[in-house]
Amino acid sequence: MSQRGRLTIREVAEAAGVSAQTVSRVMNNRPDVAPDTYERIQRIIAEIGYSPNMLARGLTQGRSHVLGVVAIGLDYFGPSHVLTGIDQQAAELGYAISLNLIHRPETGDVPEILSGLFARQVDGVIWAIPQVGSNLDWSHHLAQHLPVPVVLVGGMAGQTSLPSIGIDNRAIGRLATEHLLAGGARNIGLITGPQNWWEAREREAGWRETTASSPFGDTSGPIFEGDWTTASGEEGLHRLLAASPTMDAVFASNDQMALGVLHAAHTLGRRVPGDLSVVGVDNMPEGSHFWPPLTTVHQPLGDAGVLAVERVDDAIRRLTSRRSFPNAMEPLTTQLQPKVIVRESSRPAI
Amino acid sequence: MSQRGRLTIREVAEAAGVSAQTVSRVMNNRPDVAPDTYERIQRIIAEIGYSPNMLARGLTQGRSHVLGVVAIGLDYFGPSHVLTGIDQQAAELGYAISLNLIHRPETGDVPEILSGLFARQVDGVIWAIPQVGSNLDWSHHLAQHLPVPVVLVGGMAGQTSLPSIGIDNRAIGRLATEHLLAGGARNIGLITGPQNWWEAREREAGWRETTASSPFGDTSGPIFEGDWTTASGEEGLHRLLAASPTMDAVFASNDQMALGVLHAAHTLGRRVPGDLSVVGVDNMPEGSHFWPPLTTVHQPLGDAGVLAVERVDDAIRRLTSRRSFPNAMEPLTTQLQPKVIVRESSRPAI
DNA sequence: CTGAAAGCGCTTACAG
DNA sequence: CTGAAAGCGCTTACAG
Repeated sequence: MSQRGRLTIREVAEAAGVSAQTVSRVMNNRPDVAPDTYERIQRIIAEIGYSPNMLARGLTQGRSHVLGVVAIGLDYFGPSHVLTGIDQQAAELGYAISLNLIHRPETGDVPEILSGLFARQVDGVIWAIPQVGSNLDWSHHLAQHLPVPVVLVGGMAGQTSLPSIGIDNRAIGRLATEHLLAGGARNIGLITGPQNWWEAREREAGWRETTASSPFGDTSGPIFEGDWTTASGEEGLHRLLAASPTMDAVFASNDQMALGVLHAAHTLGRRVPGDLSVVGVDNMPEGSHFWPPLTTVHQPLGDAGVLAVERVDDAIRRLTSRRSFPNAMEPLTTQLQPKVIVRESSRPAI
Repeated sequence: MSQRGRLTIREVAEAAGVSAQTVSRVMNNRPDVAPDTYERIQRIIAEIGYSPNMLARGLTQGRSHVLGVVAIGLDYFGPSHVLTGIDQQAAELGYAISLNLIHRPETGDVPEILSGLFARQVDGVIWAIPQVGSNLDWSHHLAQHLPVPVVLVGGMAGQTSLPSIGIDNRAIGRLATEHLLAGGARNIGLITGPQNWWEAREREAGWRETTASSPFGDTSGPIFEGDWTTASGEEGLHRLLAASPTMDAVFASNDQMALGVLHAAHTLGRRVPGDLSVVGVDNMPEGSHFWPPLTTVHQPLGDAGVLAVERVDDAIRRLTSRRSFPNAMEPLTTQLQPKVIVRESSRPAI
């Protein structure tokens, strides 16, 4: 027995009366083992409950079967749903996940996190951080200094040469606004997320395009910059109505801010959707029980997580079979499409 | 250079003109290195960007500097907040986190997860799964088959001989109910979580104790068993009022169900808190912007995660210095206390 | 204060 | 189909 009393391949080999690498062959499902030897070893493994030391295996194979996942704090709705998809698909494909949460999207910890991942010999990295401020700069750093495949998921998708899975955020803005126009809105206000967030800017661009080119002329209303919180949505409605008392609809860039809008509308005695239609983004579970139930735009975040794992896995396999170089994946960006979930906070199409 | 072009301790040693284990001493901050040797090696390490292979280090040291974290899906409010605390404190203490999400609290995957963790040589395990149905049985399995320290956090705390960090769930029920009584409620209904969840039963017990022994006689109202979802809270209020039309307060076992209650109250034309006081549990961020803002009971979940990491780390250190055995930690349970957050959905103390 | 030797538990060529 | 040898990149005693 080895240190800490764990079983090693040698104990199995002795018990089976074979050499260690015959056991190794069985553990790795190699074809070149005699059927009865194979069965005998399998039985012994099951009996004594042997499982190979992945640290040792990793050392010889040059791969750890671990995926590094870097995500922003789970307080944001998006990342935690992406993480669920990542976890599921990673388990499916036999990877463990090394989780690294960062606290602010523009953190300074990136080099430390990368070197930690690097030291642990992760086979690949999934980078699930929204693009905020100038943090896109990292990605170059990332591509150059990590000798393993990296896939971006979420906010940074499509903005670098790295392969990525993203959501079409401009379409989010377009779909929400088109829905409001269809319901008769002609003065559509916007509560956007922080301007340094790419996702916020894209959603805003979708709103802008759609209001500008509507058949009813320019239907764009006032703008307020929130910070994703419910409180900022609440403040936002007050400001927006002060700027344009005739505003008849609001597109809020996430559900939490939309909730703040609903709250403020109650306080102000504005009926939703009678006086004011409201649309959010995210489709958080509580949304269908807001008062009134919130119309929102759903993003397929779990799918994005699943796809991200498949993409790194592809790259890792290609790399292992020596047919390619670390970040020589096709720099493919997959854009997933959002869809509107119509509930009662917006007037239905006329 | 080694495979995959990574730098090894040998490259550093050659560049510095010393042996490998002198470099090793520097990497591990051993005191017995000549000051100038130390500095020279440090400089070279920084220059060429060497970082040690943790797989190899783990193999020799018999520890991985990885903590296995087993948690239930992040859709539940509690676990994702616990995870945030865990991540933060693990980073602080130099551990990586190997995340394993399970989908249902009574999953059958436990043996697979444990053997995966075991194979990866985790130094310790944090088990953040609520106690549901008979899944407490695992914990024995867990304690016996894992040769490393385990700490329970959340629902299973205090129910086994394993060390654990928990929240006083009975106090949650008591505090919520006392608050309602203080506001003048005399017929307090309960929307409980699923009966097979220990946390739900404890909160119910707190409610039951408090209503039964109130100075105003038995103030317990009707009970409805929800499933933690907003929809079940909504259905719950209808059922409760059907059973007892004079009910003047509801304690909902989480905020989501409380939201459903608020929603149903609007639909039924019951004023909150005028006709009906409502209290939830969790203090989710949106709660302060419900209509009306929700009174709730806060649980210090982040703290629980931090404490859990400290507890395993203690045990790991003790084990490493060979002064103890794997699960010979004091089987200490730390109970953290909840507190009421008073907002507008409940009548203030008279 | 520093180094040569051995070993952690596996897998990868190389023989046979 | 199976095994003896060497090595992955570190660290742990043991010398000096």
